[in-house]
Amino acid sequence: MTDRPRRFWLMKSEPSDYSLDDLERDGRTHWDGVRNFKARNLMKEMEIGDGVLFYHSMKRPPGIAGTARVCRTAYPDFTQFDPKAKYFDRRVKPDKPWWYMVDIEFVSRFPKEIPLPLLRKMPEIEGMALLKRGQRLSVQPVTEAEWNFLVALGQRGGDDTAS
DNA sequence: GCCAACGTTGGC
DNA sequence: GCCAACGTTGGC
Repeated sequence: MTDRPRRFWLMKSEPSDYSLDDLERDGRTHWDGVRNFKARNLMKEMEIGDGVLFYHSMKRPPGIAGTARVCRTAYPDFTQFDPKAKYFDRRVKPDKPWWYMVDIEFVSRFPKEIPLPLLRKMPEIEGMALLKRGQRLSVQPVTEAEWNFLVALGQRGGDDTAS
C-alpha cells in the first residue's frame, strides 16, 4: 500500500456550486452532474487512489485550489433518474444508466490557489490539456510530470521563483 | 451521413 | 455581457 497515486486527473467545479472548502468540510463527496460523454468515459477509467487536481472555474481568476483523491470507482449517477434534480436526463431508461460518477475525498488545500494566468506562463506544463484553446472538458487527464510540478508549486503557495 | 442551428462552457 | 469553441440535435 502506497499513498502515491497511480494516475492523475483534473476536475473542474464552480466554487459557488461546490468548492474545495466544501469538500474539506464534507471529507468526501460524489461527483454528480457530469453530462459529457468524454468526461464520463474518463471517470470510468479512474481507480481508487488516483490523484485529482481540484480546479475552480467561473471565477476571476480561475485556478487550482488543491488536491483530492478518488475513493470510489465509477457508479451510476442517481441524479439522472430524478425528475426534480438539476441534472435529470429524461432520455435515460432506469435500467440503462448513461451517466456515472465517482467519489473523491479531500487531500490538501494549497496555501494559495494557482491562478490560470500563472499556469499559462509555466513552460513546465506547456501542452497541458487545461491550457489548450477551447478546452471545456470538466474532467481531464493530467500527466505525472504535470502533477508533480503543480503539486510542488501549489504546496509552496504558487511562488514560481522559489527553488 | 451531412451540416446548420442551437445550447453550453468558461475565460475574459 | 461578450464571444469563441465545442457538443448535440434534428431536418433532409
